[in-house]
Amino acid sequence: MMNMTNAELNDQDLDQIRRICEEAGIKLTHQRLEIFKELMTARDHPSAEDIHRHLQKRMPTVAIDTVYRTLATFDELGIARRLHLANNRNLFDTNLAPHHHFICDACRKVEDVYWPDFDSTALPEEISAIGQVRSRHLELHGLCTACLEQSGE
Amino acid sequence: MMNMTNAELNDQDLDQIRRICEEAGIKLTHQRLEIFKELMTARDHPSAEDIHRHLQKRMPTVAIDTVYRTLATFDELGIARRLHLANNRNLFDTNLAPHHHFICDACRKVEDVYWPDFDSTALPEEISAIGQVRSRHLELHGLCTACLEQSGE
DNA sequence: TTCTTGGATAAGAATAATTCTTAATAACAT
DNA sequence: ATGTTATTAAGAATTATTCTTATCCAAGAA
Repeated sequence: MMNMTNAELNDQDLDQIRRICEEAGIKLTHQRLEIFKELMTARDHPSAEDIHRHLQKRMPTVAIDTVYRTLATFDELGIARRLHLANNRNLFDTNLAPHHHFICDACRKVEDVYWPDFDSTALPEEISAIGQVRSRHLELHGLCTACLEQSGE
Repeated sequence: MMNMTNAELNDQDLDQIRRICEEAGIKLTHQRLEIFKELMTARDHPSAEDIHRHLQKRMPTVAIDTVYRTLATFDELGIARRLHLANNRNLFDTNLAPHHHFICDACRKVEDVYWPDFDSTALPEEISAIGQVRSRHLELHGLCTACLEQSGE
């Protein structure tokens, strides 16, 4: 669920997206700005369709393809992260702080998990033979509190 | 890539699949047995299509739908694990020992990673407020040695 | 052995998510 | 203001997966 207030950016965020587009040599179009706003105000992990649906209220002609294309661009630029958590569906994350995810196997809800001690733990040496690790992402699977209560009734 | 030798099962594995099907109350059909063989002899993380393609050499009429259906069944029975690593494509894993994955961001190759020390580390307490964790899966992203060499040339 | 029954399968249609093609549009530099 | 070029909208196309349905087949009953 996206939040339902009208997406608004503070000047700092506006400067950020301006600078990022300039540095990347791409144009700051109306569509890119609005999709950026949606991402910054989303409190969960929206799919491209979530963003498109919400955005249509303000921009009725925006194409779903533009949303997909822009999210892919943002992922490349490091503004958003594409997650492969759900079955056959990409979710997007704007929380760029190091964090991990809890996924409820029943309702598929995704919650952010912070574990800085783990983030700073050295990886086992054997991995250097496989390749060079640039990032780590932990997925915790189980049942969320809401689904636990339901199954306990 | 699936291995190219003819898939053969040892008696132990055959007993295992027999017992699992019986316990689950489902029939051990020819298709299920052959798909199980493919999984047991695959050394990587095959997609449904990989398995179907390879299996067609021995069973020309097998339907891709049967492969999907059977893999879903095996996932439910705990014989295989469905992985959401790739974009828009499910991969399957028969390595049922606790392990994690290294994914090369360049060539998308997936390698198994073992890290028992991490597996036995207690999770942060805060997670109990989110839900009950049943399994953990770590994804390490980066560049594999082959892609590192290529990019270094 | 033949019959019956129900689960499993093949074939192909249907669906869902995503990406591609193309012509029109709009951002930005000049 | 104008031209250049990236970007967009629209809808078609593609890809992966699942569904529908008629058929098949294995195992137990007669």
